[in-house]
Formats: sequence, structure tokens, C-alpha cells
Amino acid sequence: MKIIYKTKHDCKDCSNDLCAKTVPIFTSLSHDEMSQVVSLITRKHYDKGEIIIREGEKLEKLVLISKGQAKAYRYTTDGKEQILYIFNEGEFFGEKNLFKNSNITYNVETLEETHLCMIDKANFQVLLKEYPSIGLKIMEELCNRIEKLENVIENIGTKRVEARVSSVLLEFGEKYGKKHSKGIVFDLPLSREGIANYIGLTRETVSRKMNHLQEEGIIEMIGNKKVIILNKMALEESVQQ
Amino acid sequence: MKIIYKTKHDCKDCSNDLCAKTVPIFTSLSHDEMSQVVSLITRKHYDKGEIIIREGEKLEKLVLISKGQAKAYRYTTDGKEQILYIFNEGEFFGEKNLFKNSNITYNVETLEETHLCMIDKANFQVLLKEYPSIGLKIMEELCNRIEKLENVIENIGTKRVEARVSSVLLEFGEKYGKKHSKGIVFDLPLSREGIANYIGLTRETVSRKMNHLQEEGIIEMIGNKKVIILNKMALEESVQQ
DNA sequence: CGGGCACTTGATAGTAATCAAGTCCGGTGG
DNA sequence: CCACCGGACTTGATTACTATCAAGTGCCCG
Repeated sequence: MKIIYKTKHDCKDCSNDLCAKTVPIFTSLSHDEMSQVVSLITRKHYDKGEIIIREGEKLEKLVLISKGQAKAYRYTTDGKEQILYIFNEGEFFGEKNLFKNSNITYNVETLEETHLCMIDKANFQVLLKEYPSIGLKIMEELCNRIEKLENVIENIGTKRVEARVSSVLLEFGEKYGKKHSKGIVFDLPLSREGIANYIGLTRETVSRKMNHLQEEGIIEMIGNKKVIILNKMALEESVQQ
Repeated sequence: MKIIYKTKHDCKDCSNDLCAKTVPIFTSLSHDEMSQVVSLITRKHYDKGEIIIREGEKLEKLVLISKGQAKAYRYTTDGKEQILYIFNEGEFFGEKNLFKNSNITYNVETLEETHLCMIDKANFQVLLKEYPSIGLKIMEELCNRIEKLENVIENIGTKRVEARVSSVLLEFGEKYGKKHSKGIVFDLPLSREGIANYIGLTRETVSRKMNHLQEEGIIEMIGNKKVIILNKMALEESVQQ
């Protein structure tokens, strides 16, 4: 179920709190400039588990996540899915189409209720010209993304399987973790299968390895979604070799 | 052995043929503009097997490869190297430092005799302001690099081992291949071990899988470096599943 | 309370890593 | 020109590990 809403009231909200301000690429703009940006924004709302866009489709917009999160993944020829990114609030996708004429190369599916801001390709190019600082921010963000991908490659290319699991737990802890009397607590954004598809394993192996980490007293699982990192040092050591 | 040379003669060469023109990010410039760019360029020459820069060092320049090629890699904690890129003529690195203050995250080592053009961070930022088209080209190139990395991840994350070998052979065939009566012929830019470090395997496995492809009549190896793709279709099918 | 789905656990098989000899090839020196 | 040397590559045997297949189990939600 997709609801498109664009009313004056919404846009006012937006310029105050909602989308533009949460998006790093606009942080260098003044309030007035941001209002101008906001006037170009279309917004959409998705429930959990909806597909925003599919591999191979044309996307003539830059899409910014103002609230929620989504996974980007591809299907390989043997039907497995490989997760490439977990996009969080403030992150964007579709940038490729702004600079070259290509279709999108991955599926994007929401992991929870998600609000999107979208800017038309043509409009965005005007913005880029008018505010060069946005271009710099985009480049910075692209570099960040490259860095992330380089880390993923190091992970799945060379590390032992248990190290990959530890690594992804640390990543989630970093992103979503809150302090807790026992350590760092967070909800897993992905199912076991999702984690497996993120680090190139099967769900059974992920299950076993997480269990092993729990037996060693390094983490504690509460239900399926909640994890407490009891011993961050040990988890980091497990990544180290 | 590093030779730094910067004479009027060299720069003249450069503006005509050598560095700036082979570098895509400058292709949109006029001849005069390019001359201006060239005046900001320092150049260096490296022999095969030299280290250009090491992980963790500061690099206050954008480095463009005007001739030759180099591999970028990281050492993992267990001492393996993971190759991230093979930079070819016209490609660049060090862009991360232009937009944010970070050290370089990989080693770069030449694979053959290599000529570099380097532009100082400060100078490059002036260029960016003066010629916004360079910024667009950079973004395009960053998007290309992201695409490459996404493919690498799909490769090593989900594909069967032999498919990865086939995939890398196709990649090299695409990049370096020349027509030949029997098919597509090219020199491998990397040793068996290098290939292994590129696709997350061991040298023995690479050896065995390449042998297998040869036994099946899909490729032919001449010595250690030269490969002929006899049956490109079959190689592509091998990647497909 | 029941149904379904995600997760866990166990047994087995397949495959690549590892360990260990060789072999090939290019370069060097006699 | 040939013999030798060393490094890269190949090949074989064994081991270790994860994928796969197959039952369970537990939990959430109506």
C-alpha cells in the first residue's frame, strides 16, 4: 500500500523536522535554501516488507530515506539474494541515474515502516548547479559508500565464517546499539536468512555461529530479534582472526 | 626507484597526448583548459612491483594513472591480501581524501611499469570550483566504481568457486583481450596467487579450476601468463550457475 | 488454543583449504 | 649453449568446514 501525500502542511513539517534536515547532503544549506529544496520533494510512505523498486527498472529520481530503513539486494542466477546495503535514515539511492543513463541494479525493500523523499532527476540537476555544496556532499557520501563496500568485500572475501558473523554483529551494534546494564543491546534489522544473505552464508550456519557466540558468553540473545553484546572486546578479537 | 621529472618538455607532451587526455575526468575540458590543468600536475614513474602508497598513510593528492596498471589491496588480520581494484590507464585513486579527512585504506602496488599524474588536494579543489564538469565526471566515475564493487560482492558472496574463476577470466578478457584466430587472447595481469586474492580463494584452487576449464576446452593456457578464451559462451554459462 | 513461520539442531556429503611433493620455466653464470 | 637455480605453478592426499537435507522446536498472532 503506497500513499502519496503532498500537502502544504506536510511540506511545512518537512522543512522543519522531517526529511530535508535528516539528510546529510542538505545540511550545508540555510533554512531558506532548504525550504526551496523541500518544495521540489515528493514523498511516499511504505509499510514493512514492501518493494520500493526492482532491479532493472528505470528510476528517474534521487530517493532519500527520511524515516525507516530498507535493504538493497540482488538475485543471483541461482536464486539466492545477496544484500548489498542496509539503507538507514538520511541515506539515499538512485544516484547512479543522475550521472549516467542506467537502470537500477538492485531491488530495494523496506525493513520497517518507511518514509521516502524523492527529487526528480531534472530538478536535482538544477539544485546541483545552484548549490555546489550539495555536489560535494554527494561525493563525500559516495566515498563513504565505497568504503562500506570495501569493508564488505574484505569481510566475505577473506575472513573466517565466525569472524563474519561477529563483524556483522559489531556493525549492527554500532548502528543500532543502546547502552544496557549488561552491555550493548539492539534489535537485528534482518532475519537469520537476511544476515546470511548479507555475509554470504546459509541461515543454518548463521544460527549455529550465533549460538556458539552465546555459549561462549560473548553475546546473549533474547528471542530472535534482540541481541546483547556482553563482551565487545571478545567479539572484536573474534573478528581479528 | 622513483624518478620525479617535471620539465617544460614533459608538460607539453602531457597536454598533447600523455596524461590529461587519457583521464576521463578531464575529457570535457577544452584544449586551453586542459593545459591549465596540466600545469598543476606533478608526475612520477614507477617500475613493476613498486609500492605507490601504503594503507594508513596520508595522501594529499589525487593520483591518476596515465600509463600502466596497479593493484589496490588490503592485508587482513590473518595476513592474507584482499585485492579490491585493478586500476588501469585513466583511472584514479586518492579521491576519498579530497572530500573528507581520512587516510588511505589500501595499499597500491604497480603491476607493470607505470606513469602517474598527481594533483595536489588544494589545487584540485580550485579546479573543481572552476570547472564543475570535472565534479560531475568524478561522481560518474565514483558511481562506476561502486558498480564494480557491487559486482565483486555478488561474485565472491554468492557464486560457486568455478563461476568466480570464469567471471574473472571474462573480466580480464573484456579489459585486455585481443582477437585471435582461436578466440580472445590476453595476458593475465595477476599471478595465480593474485587472482586468488582477488576472488577470495587459494592459489591451488585457482590453478585447479583453470586447469579444469582448459580440460573442458573452454580456455587454453600458453605458459603461465597468456590465456585464450576458446569458448566465450561456455565461460559465460559457467558464470551463470 | 492452534497454525504457521522462523529458527534450531542433527546427520551427511561435498568441496575447498591445507599440507606436501613435485614440475616447469625463465634467468644467470659458467 | 648448457647446466643450474629459484620462484611460480601444478598435482595429490588429507583434513576441516560449511552446505545441504531433514526433523524438530519455539514463538508470535490471530
